[in-house]
Amino acid sequence: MIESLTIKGKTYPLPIFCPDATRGVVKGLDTPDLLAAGVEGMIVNTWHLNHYPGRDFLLDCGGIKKLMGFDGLIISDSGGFQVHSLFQKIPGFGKITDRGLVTYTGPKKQHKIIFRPEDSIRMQFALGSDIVICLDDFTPPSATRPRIEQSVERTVSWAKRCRQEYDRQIKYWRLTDHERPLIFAVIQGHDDWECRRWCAQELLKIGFDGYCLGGQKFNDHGGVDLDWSAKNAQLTPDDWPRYAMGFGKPDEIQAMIAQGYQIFDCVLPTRDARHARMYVHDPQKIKDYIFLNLNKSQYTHDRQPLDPHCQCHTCTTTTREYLHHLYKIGDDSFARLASIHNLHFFVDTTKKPPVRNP
RNA sequence: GCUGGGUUACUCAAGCGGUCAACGAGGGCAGACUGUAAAUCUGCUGCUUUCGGGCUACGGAGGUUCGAAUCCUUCACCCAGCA
Repeated sequence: MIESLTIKGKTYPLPIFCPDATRGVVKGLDTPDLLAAGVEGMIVNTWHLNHYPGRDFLLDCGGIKKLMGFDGLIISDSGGFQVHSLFQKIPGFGKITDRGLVTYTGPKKQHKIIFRPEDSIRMQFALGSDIVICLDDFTPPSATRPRIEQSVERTVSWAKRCRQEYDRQIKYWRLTDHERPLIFAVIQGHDDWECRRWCAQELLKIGFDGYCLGGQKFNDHGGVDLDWSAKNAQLTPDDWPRYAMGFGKPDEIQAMIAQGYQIFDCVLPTRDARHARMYVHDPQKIKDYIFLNLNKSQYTHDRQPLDPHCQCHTCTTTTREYLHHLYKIGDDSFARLASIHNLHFFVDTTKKPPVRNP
């Protein structure tokens, strides 16, 4: 089991939960807030930051860590997921071709922008991230076999190009092995194990510093399909770190740690916090956690801390009554206080020793 | 005192003879959220029901009409202008 990751002379204990700072900020939180919540790493999004403020800006300010005033772990997501989440939502916004991600901008959609695998890697060097991710072609859960094949073939071919560009960048910036960021590739193929296995084998042939669980598969109850994630973990050797991209709920993270994943990111703690859905310890101690919906009027006069078993800033300085009030009046501070707690809960959960399945 | 304008569900606010238990917004309630165009989105929101309906409701009271939140009379209150 890999217990830590040393990048650019700094060692990060594993497993690690990294909140999503998609556009260079974990919504509503500043760096001291994040540190207080126990956050040691974050993931930023290359595609969004390339769109704005752009590569020149990031080069000028000396990278995302300087910009954010954060010197922990920074992972940069390649932009592959944006194809799935953005392009599918808005017809005409863009398309995926073998060359890269094509988007159209301007009042009459007259400007064509191609975001190629090479562009993604170059931008990730400009960001100065610690872990660079290859641009991938997300396999949608609804994909049929031809689309799955196209997705894994493109993911492998783009990974090759990313690896080449990465090597070029290492030379260009004259980075030693102690100065270089790591590069991870993403395994796609949804639940088609022939495609998924092929994808993993091809990526292993190219050679990366780590491998990511790409795609999403949920069971009938809306939870992560843990058989699927377990099977995926077996596609790569234990020598290399595994990053479960976009997962999961606290219990799912613990289960996936036991399966051999060490790196996690998920929007749930922060998004749920903004929607008043809080993760708290179960007072009955039956479950690892329960949801507490602070938007409910039952908390109007509840003077307890949000989670009496939590030592975070929010739980030690506020009451449910006050948090409920802040939510009801729509004050910005609610997002901050709620996010601090949920992040603390996720970070804490990730650090707990993994629960082994009997 | 006169002349206009108003009074609609928890609140604001449409409607101006039937398709109105009544548009829309807010609030309230419930649900969703998993590499963030999500501080967002989706329902429900008079009472009752054997889910066919029944009952009570658009300031109060009368009236016209087959039928009224909508038209008429009158009373109450609010607003504006003139005395």
